[in-house]
Amino acid sequence: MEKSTQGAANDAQVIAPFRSHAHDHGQCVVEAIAAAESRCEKDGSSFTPLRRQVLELVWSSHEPVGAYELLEKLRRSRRKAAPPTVYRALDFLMEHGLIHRIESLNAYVGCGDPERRHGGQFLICRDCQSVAELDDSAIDKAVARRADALGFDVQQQTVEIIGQCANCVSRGRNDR
Amino acid sequence: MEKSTQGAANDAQVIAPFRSHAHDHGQCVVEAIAAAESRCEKDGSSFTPLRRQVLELVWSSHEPVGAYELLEKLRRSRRKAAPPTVYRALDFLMEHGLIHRIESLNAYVGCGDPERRHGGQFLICRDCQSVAELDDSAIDKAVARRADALGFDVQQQTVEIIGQCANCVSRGRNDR
DNA sequence: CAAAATATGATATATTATAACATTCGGAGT
DNA sequence: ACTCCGAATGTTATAATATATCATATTTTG
Repeated sequence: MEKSTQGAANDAQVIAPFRSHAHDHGQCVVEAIAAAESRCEKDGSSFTPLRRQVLELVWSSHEPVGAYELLEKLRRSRRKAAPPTVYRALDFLMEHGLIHRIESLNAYVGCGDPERRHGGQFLICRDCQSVAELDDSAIDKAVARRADALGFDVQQQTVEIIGQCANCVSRGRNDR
Repeated sequence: MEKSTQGAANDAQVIAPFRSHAHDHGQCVVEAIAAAESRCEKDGSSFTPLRRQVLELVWSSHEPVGAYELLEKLRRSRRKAAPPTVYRALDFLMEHGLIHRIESLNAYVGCGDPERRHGGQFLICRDCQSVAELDDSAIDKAVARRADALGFDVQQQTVEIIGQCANCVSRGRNDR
């Protein structure tokens, strides 16, 4: 089991932490699919085999995946897949909060908690390409305060922090 | 007691506010070009006519502009312009902190303060497409605290907040 | 079952960005 | 002024990402 040095209140704001190199990723996928089924049932939307498959492919790692990379993988089992096949599935998954789009990478990553309403806050490691997902209320509040002061009505936030994760810092990695 | 001191400190963190519909935009452009000349002189880099022209085109409004839109405008006076012409100029301008890229729009906007080191924080109005640029230390600190707690080394931040600016809120606009 | 709505297939094309090589321009040293 | 050099721009081609449109199939619903 992975362990955090931080308190529970803190953890609650980390939707998905950086994962150790050898965590039980199968479990991540199982949980993600279960959460997706639950969420779609609640929404009354149909979690079709295609959509499930694309979600599984997005969850093949904790790294953001590009649409055409997904398409290539998808084609191995579904030869008729074309760009719209993937993009429609991605649109569906985003609308239902099952994945997020990382704007600065033109790529997609699984959402660690589809039940919880949240905007996108991500720490992205430039070396191992892993992503941690946050729902940090201090960031939210800082944004909200500034927006309020300017009379700006916030509707959506994109927070993408590029850097080096703890794992890569300690290993002295410097891929770029 | 009024919060006057806080007000001033507050304002300093808004690098470029939303502009009224009829501000003196010519002045914005003049200032931006002057700042660019100053910055390039300090950097020992050459602010060529092409680069100046592209910067002027980016500054033709306070809205983010796409590369191909810039190309189209550029071609009016420079018929040999091609995509690399624009992208090279944009790369130069970004490297020297004269413009920012808005990731969520694949578009570019002039930087309101090239002298000051800062990451990108933007409020983007979905109705009038105007952008305000921030350098909000509360947002920075909130990000830094969370990153520190996770041992993450921040190297670059992308903060893009979509919503409705005060002007459009008060006019009840709802373009999208 | 028939009609309507939803989902996917299929084809074409739009939009954004970069690779690779050729040419031109402008200054440093002679 | 001349030549060399490196920076800047020109030129052509193509990569990477995303959407439009119409056809077909599947599911839902009355």
